Amino acid sequence: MENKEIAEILYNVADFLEMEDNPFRPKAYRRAAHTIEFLTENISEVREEGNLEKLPGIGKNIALKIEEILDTGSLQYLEELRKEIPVDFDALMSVEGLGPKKIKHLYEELGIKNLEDLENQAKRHKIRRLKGMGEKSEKNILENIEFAKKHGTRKLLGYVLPIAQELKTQLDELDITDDVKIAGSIRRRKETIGDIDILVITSHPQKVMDFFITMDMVVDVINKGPSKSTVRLNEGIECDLRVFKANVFGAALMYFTGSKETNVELRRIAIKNNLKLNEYGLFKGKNRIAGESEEELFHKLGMNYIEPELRENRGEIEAATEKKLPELVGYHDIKGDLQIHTKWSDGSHSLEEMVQSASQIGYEYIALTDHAGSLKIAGSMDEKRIKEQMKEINKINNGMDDITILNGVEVNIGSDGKLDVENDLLKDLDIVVASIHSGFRQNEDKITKRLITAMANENVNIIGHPTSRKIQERQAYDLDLDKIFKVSRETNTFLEVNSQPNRLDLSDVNIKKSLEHGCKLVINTDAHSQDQLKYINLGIATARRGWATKMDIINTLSLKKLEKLFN
DNA sequence: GCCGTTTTCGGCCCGACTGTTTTCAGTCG
Repeated sequence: MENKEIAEILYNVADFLEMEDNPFRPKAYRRAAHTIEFLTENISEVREEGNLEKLPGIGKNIALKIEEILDTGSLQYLEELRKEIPVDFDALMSVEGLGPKKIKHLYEELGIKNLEDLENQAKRHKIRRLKGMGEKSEKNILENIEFAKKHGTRKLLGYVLPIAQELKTQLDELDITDDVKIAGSIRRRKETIGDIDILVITSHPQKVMDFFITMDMVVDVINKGPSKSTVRLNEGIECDLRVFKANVFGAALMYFTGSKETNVELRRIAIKNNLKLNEYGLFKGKNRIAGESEEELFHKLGMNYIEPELRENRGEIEAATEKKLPELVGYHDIKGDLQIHTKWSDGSHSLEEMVQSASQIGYEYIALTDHAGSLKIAGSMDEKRIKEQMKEINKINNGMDDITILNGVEVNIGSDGKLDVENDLLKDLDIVVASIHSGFRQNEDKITKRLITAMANENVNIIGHPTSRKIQERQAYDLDLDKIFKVSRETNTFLEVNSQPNRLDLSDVNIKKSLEHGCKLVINTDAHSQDQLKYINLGIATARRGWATKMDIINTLSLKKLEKLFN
């Protein structure tokens, strides 16, 4: 059983416990779930070593529950909680303004279990009669159900980021704003985003709020106060804006960037040192001892600065305290993109156009890796076309002096691990990316063997999108990642961090795990058009979230060093 | 339910905003 599945069960327990009076029990379960979710070792191994209770937030009781889940695949305690209050908790929680207490109240008084029940009872005006509810609550529920149904899930970072940047631009243009920052999970570059958080420094808070809630992109105002407002945007996403004065900028940014878990941990550390941390600063008694910059706040808390991408309370606070944080790969460190498609297969721009865009970015080299092989996917090139494209690329290379084009292909890995292009041809290419595009349902053993067979082929340099997950669409296939990482090292085959917004594969957690195995990675866009080349920033962000340094990423190397690595 | 370099019991992050209230609980991040 995967760590993630066990964490999921404990999160579910926490959800149900939220409906009860003691607020600390759900917190305890949530903390334990978070620990397991981001553990890089397998939880069953930790258990075999008898170390469950050494993990943060896991004590005797929860350790027993984890053992039960590992042994039986389920948790009796959760089944009992579900029986007691049999509600579709996630669905009801997605309605703005409904929380655990109200959900419980609605179930006990009106038997509401799901969105359908909720809508029915609201329409029949049953809700306004409940204690603590009124006409307005009922009206809000009806409005918010609509939104929850339409835009229930989180959205891809690649989709939300440009929207947030547009908001920032418009707010930046105002005379009354001194600074505007995108904070929250976008600043941390999390792969999916729940809402947009914007922080404004101003000495005219009221005017900024008035402007904000009447912006063209705003379709609905959820709440509005003197320092904080929440709106809905026409793109189906919510946006929070908070205003602060310049002297608390660092504390505000730190608080508003999160993550929530990181904030809680930092505030706990503050308390331990007889200090108090909030969005207005770090306080000793009534005196503010830091607050203008994040750097000084971290410093006063006794630790090094933590990059936003790392702030998930996954060990970065301990590392920062011991001054052992890695120096993350930078957004300008990538010297070339090693998976790019053109019109020769399923791309929408010509070879020349893609080269021109890459050159404008300032890359030292790129690899053109159109689909190749017998497979009909994506207009794959056959042997004859591959040879023709080679000649074209040679011609272009001879006419360019600022950028070198590596001649590559992306080949498909068959269900038996074999590639559908002959080795005789592959060995003449500069670079071969091998990826799985079908047959995802094979069991763990088979898929793992399939990838290992491909990696053992000495012509293969890179495994493209190694787990083939698609965020919110398709789970990663079952894979023995420990084995894959080991073979990756042994065969000098590099695993890709694919930058497509819905892939980001390897994921942050798997990147961290691979680095602990000593793997080296490559960050590619898999671009199918000129504008997709900019997705490289999403890949870099994901690598940073996985604690990757420049040394861990092969396409930060000069061309000379890279070619040496491939031979 | 977890945890401890003041504690094995008594804490557990902190503040803004709303709606339904007459001082606050619930929600949100």
